[in-house]
Amino acid sequence: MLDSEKTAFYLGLFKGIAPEDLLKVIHATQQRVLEPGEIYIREGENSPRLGYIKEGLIRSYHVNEKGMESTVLLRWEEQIVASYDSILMQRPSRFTYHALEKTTLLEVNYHLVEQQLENKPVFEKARYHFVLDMLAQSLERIETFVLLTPEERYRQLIKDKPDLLQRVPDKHLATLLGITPVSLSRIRKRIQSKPSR
Amino acid sequence: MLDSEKTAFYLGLFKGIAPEDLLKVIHATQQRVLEPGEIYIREGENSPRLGYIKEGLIRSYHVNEKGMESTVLLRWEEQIVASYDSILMQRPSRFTYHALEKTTLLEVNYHLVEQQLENKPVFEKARYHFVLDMLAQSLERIETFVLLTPEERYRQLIKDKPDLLQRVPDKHLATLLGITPVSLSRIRKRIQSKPSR
DNA sequence: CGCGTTAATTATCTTTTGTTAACGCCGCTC
DNA sequence: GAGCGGCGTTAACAAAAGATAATTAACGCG
Repeated sequence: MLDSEKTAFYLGLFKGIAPEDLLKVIHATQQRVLEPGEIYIREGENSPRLGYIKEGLIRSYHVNEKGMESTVLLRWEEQIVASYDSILMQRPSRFTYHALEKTTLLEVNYHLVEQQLENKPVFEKARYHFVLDMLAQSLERIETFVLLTPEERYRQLIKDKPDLLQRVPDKHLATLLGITPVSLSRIRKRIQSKPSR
Repeated sequence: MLDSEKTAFYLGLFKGIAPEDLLKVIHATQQRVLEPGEIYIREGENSPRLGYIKEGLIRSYHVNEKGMESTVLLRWEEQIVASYDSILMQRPSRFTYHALEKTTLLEVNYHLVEQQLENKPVFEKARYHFVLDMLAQSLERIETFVLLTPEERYRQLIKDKPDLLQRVPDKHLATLLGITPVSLSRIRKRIQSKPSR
């Protein structure tokens, strides 16, 4: 990969970063390609990986005691992916992260960046905005569960990010919405006959 | 209110704050008491209020186009309360915040603190940890919607914070869990006959 | 080509939830 | 103390979702 690409990425992330700091994190950054189905972070791992998705799709899921699998999160191009348990809470990941498509990442060890940029205002700001952005997304998702019915949640999903329909198997979208695949199939049928709104 | 109380609060929030900065924010801080039912932040307001709840309970709710009211959030003693729309996203609040009990707050204008502590590492760190904490809570709440049934969510609620049962009307707890009051009543009945787990 | 695998749909039945309305209880006011 | 309103419960019915299983279609592979 070209260093200019990494440079552009970090200049966006850390606006105002000092050149020498930029070099340090650039050299710690690697490009990585995940094949479809390949696991990125395994449940139980304490992974310091912080990835920026250039292309592709990562799914985070959890398997309960009955063996049922639930999709907790989807992340796609231009988004950051990391084990929140590990990065934010310093504990082993409760979820497995794997690629649904061939996925290209810029990957860096979070602890390394943290050390090298410790007490640098630029890093503090970037970190804050990164977490803030995730918080905004999380709060909106909570609202969809509190305020909307499953059908309305599905309608909103296909409105907000329609390409997911082609890229993610329905069964994963179903559990992401908190419903079963069978139920999602029925909702799709209902919507066909009544495409209102 | 005693200044020592404010001092303790901010020393906890901004570990390592400089004395002169501490004084500035202390003087900008006021104690405020809300009577039961009193509105703290109204929907549509762009409120810079940041409150630390010393005692009491605040509920944030939303009224949809059909006039149905949904509880989005509850905050209680030792927690921070603010309009996330306003503070974090710089937009008018989509929710109304009001006191369910007589509530005592330490209140400060967030923009003021922001100005006075701008570019101070201590403030950046505190702000990060504040948002991080909220993110952790949000992610856990999302998981309850994805991974648990309404009954399991209710069981978890009364396990994690049993005093809410006495302090908050059931109808508000119901919408907080994403279900109707009638349904919550049935869940309670089911649990009585089957207190397992 | 047939075989096994997987995903999506469909069917059937059960369980749960939503909706609406009624009822009793309690606290408040006049 | 009579009347009133809000709340939790219950009932009755409709709608939706869960559980399970069968069916179909698409696909890769030997």
